Amino acid sequence: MSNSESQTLPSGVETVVAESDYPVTDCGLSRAAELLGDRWMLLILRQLFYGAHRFEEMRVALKIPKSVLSTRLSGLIQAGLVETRDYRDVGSRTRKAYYLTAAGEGLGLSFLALLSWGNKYSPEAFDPIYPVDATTRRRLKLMLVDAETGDRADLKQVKL
Amino acid sequence: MSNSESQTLPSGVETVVAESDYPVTDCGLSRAAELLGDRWMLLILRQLFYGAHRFEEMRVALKIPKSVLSTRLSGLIQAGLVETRDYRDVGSRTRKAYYLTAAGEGLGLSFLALLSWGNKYSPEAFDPIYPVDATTRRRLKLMLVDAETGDRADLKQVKL
DNA sequence: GATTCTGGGTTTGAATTTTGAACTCAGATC
DNA sequence: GATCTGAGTTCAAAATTCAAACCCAGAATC
Repeated sequence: MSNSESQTLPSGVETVVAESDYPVTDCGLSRAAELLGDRWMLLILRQLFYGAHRFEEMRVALKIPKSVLSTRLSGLIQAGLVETRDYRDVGSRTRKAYYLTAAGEGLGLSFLALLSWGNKYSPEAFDPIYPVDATTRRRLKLMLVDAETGDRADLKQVKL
Repeated sequence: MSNSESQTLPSGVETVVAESDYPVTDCGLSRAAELLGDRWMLLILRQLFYGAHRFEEMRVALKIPKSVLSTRLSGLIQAGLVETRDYRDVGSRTRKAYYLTAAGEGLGLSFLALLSWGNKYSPEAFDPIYPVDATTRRRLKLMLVDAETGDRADLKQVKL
């Protein structure tokens, strides 16, 4: 036993530890973990979703050290979630602003899911904020459905 | 200026920095950021979702230092996402296993969202894994809908 | 009943990251 | 030419993470 790895199975083992009971390499989540697994990334992306696009604006809102904001933004650009666009205020030179790319926008659903989770389960909550449709003003929510028929599905029934 | 805090407003300020252009306190996401904003949390939760419940099992799968796994699990318990249950293997004493609470399970949707994002946008992807219904085997996906009518809604139309 | 084995930790010092403050840079304005 | 500002970079001090060593309790083995 010892190393629990590559022993060509002694064939007399009890309590086999079921090495492959769950998928080890699960794509999406690992990637997300890599990217978002950082104290600031989610917060920075939130700012971008909310329409804060300038360095200083984000720095002040988040009280994040400049050096960290700078490296994180570079990381997001590197990762393809963010791109820069030039802007120019009257009486100022051109500067860079940060915008979400399609891949960045793609995280929107995940953000809504997290937000709704927070609404529901944070113990002594901040007042919940519900997403609504910008034109109809009707409350929106996330639902798990059959990819083709659109029939509602149950989270407990999910298999990967 | 100086401290940017509690100055009882000198009342002659220009360039008000639009404190409230976007919601500053946005409940769910901040809470999620606090919890998941860590290199390991997402990964640990993933293990729990996948049915790894024992300390050693997770430690090996994630190659995480024991000390870190230990503190993170305590954190998750503290936060109410995880609870322990005793188990007992034949020939071993009783030990603790870790299980998701309802609040922990509640993150399931967010995880699916992140997974599906990773599937879609990770550049040279790992092979995507799609969630299916355990009994029907049909592909599932996440959809944004009107909370009451269930009509499909558009992510770009979301307002908070 | 002493010894060993194992899962689930805690402790510890070294390596790494994060932080905040100071410094830089470049164009606009005065 | 001096000054201001947004957007960075640099650097030492503080906080975190890491890996390896150590601890602990009950089962099994001798």
